[in-house]
Amino acid sequence: MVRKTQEDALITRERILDAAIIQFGEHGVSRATLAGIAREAGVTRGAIYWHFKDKVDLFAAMIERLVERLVTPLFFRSDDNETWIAENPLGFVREGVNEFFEKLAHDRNFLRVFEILWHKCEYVGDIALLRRKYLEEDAKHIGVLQRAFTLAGENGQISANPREAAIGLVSLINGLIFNWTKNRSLFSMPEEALFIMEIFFRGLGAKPKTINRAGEEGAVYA
Amino acid sequence: MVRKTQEDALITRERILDAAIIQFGEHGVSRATLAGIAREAGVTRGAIYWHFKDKVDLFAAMIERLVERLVTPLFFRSDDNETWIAENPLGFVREGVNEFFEKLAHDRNFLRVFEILWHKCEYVGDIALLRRKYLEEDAKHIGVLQRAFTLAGENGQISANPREAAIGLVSLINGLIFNWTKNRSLFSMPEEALFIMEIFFRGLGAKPKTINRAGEEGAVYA
DNA sequence: GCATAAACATACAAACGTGTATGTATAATA
DNA sequence: TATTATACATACACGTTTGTATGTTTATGC
Repeated sequence: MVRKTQEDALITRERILDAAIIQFGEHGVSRATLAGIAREAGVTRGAIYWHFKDKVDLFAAMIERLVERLVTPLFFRSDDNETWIAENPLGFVREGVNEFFEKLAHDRNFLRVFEILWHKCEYVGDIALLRRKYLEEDAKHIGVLQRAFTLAGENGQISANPREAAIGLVSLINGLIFNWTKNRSLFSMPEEALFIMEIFFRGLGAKPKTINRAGEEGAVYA
Repeated sequence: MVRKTQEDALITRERILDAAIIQFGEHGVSRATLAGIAREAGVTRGAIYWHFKDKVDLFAAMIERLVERLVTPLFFRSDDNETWIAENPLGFVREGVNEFFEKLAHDRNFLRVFEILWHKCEYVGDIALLRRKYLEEDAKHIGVLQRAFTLAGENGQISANPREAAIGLVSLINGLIFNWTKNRSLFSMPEEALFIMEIFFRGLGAKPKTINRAGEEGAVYA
């Protein structure tokens, strides 16, 4: 069986990507072999070399799929993104964190990729170069948060340095993801993670969300 | 030159460990070769196989050196550790964070190891097993923090759930370390990192530290 | 309907790293 | 001072992975 329709070829490509996620997760990116990925996908190495230049290219494609499916939609959620940020910047941020944790907890494929990126990948050589490109996008994301926090400060929603607020927010999120992917029994995602985030929001001078531990009305603190 | 004194042998061992840190940092743990480490240390692979079972054993020794030189002294700082925790638990925690960031920023060898652990290592197979053992110690450290926060709550120093406070604290620290080792121009260590930590402490309901951005008296917020 | 190129499968050579076996000179020990 | 085990250096064989070259079949454009 050869020369499938270009529709089938795309399916093959997706299956290779899914297989790569599994193999990367099992053996780590560097020790995962193209032969193993091919076996996992039910094809031969020839198919992989047809769709991708090499393992790094395959890895890059995996990340691209994650970014365009998860990260980008998080920062640019709708057409009225800007008005949302302008009117309720703190709500925009809170809701974004919420969505993110929600997807992370419920989408197994996202979770697998995050586990790879955090615990099963060595950022050296070509892969380090790859990450350097994403550093610029990271800066953009922090810029969006910083702008939101600036507006939130002018709004009276918070009282804190916007830059440090933004860096602190992404750091706390990163740390929570790291610890949770490292040991999922440490705390629950998204429930406890969100309560911990609220500690930080309180530190920004924000009013507490009006939910308590039972999901009823009331303050989250105390 | 062979059969050195056992004092020299220990020196050789240390040089191999230092060389391993450099090679792990340059090529990543999995792609770093024992031949390269040997070259870096000015010995041959024979020396490495004499002092260590294999690469994983070498890696484990590197971590052990870090733990006993940095991590453990941080949680058990002095003989009156317990009275310190009992009398001023929040101060104990704050000071610990301070020391940690200080060492991370100024000790190049510590920094190198952290960069390896965070960005140049795949936690799979034997190395994953190795980390599982440290999960228990992680739990102990979180336990220490949780106990301190419990006392701080009874003290009136903070008002927050001790468990979530502890997990949040280590998560924020981890996230800051991650982001800073990933891109050191993002913020300054320890200065800005400590300001960001203060956001979290304020979220716990703590009174602000009486330093401002210029190091003078005054609140840190606003 | 035919030529062409897409979409893979198969085969091959070459490099690389690891583990172990063996060699060796000297510090420690008695 | 003779012996032994230490602290390495050297040599060898082995498996493993990668990149590429070539083969093969069929969808697709003309």
